[in-house]
Amino acid sequence: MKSLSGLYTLRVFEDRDPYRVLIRTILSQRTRDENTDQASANLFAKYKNIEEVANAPIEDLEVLVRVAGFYRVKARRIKEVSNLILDQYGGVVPDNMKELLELPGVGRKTANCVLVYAFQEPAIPVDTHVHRISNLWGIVNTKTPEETEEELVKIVPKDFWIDLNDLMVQFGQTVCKPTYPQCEQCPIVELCDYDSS
DNA sequence: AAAACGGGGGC
DNA sequence: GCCCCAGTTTT
Repeated sequence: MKSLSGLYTLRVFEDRDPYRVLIRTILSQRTRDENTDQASANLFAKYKNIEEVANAPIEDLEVLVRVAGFYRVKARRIKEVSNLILDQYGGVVPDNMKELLELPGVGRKTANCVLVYAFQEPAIPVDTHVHRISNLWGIVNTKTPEETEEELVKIVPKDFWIDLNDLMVQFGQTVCKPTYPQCEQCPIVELCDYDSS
């Protein structure tokens, strides 16, 4: 763990095993940290590796990841993605965008998270927080997360890519929230036109 | 472009 | 009790 500007502590994954990072990231889709952590802990307490998950009954997976929400979809995709990685890649998670995007349940955001957290490769995972705040601050003027990623990659120095998502998401969850924003806690409230928008 | 998936927490 | 939320896939 390291801190930036003393404002937020980077939530660097302790477990950078690519398979676990991938599964954890799928579980985190549209889901808060606490529930993601719980579901991930449940899953890997019972199943130790990709082979065990691939062979697990879907009903058992559903129970274990239920707390993460969207649990039927996630359980099915976790089983599918595990089988596919075993069949096509010998159980090794791909380390490139093209092959990651071909995996079930993996879109641009999840693929970028795997590149950043499992392979320490510079990338910018753009979720709703990054998209919203980047536009709110006028860093970009975009309609879709994909456009936001394209623009941020052009504008933001590469040294910041890996940490950008983590810091913006924490800021977005605690201060610059999509509803009930805590503007009195915001360090740049005077530079922001949130109230007038 | 819009719908569907979902439990947990804030209000 | 109602409403919102660290996306991706399908229609």
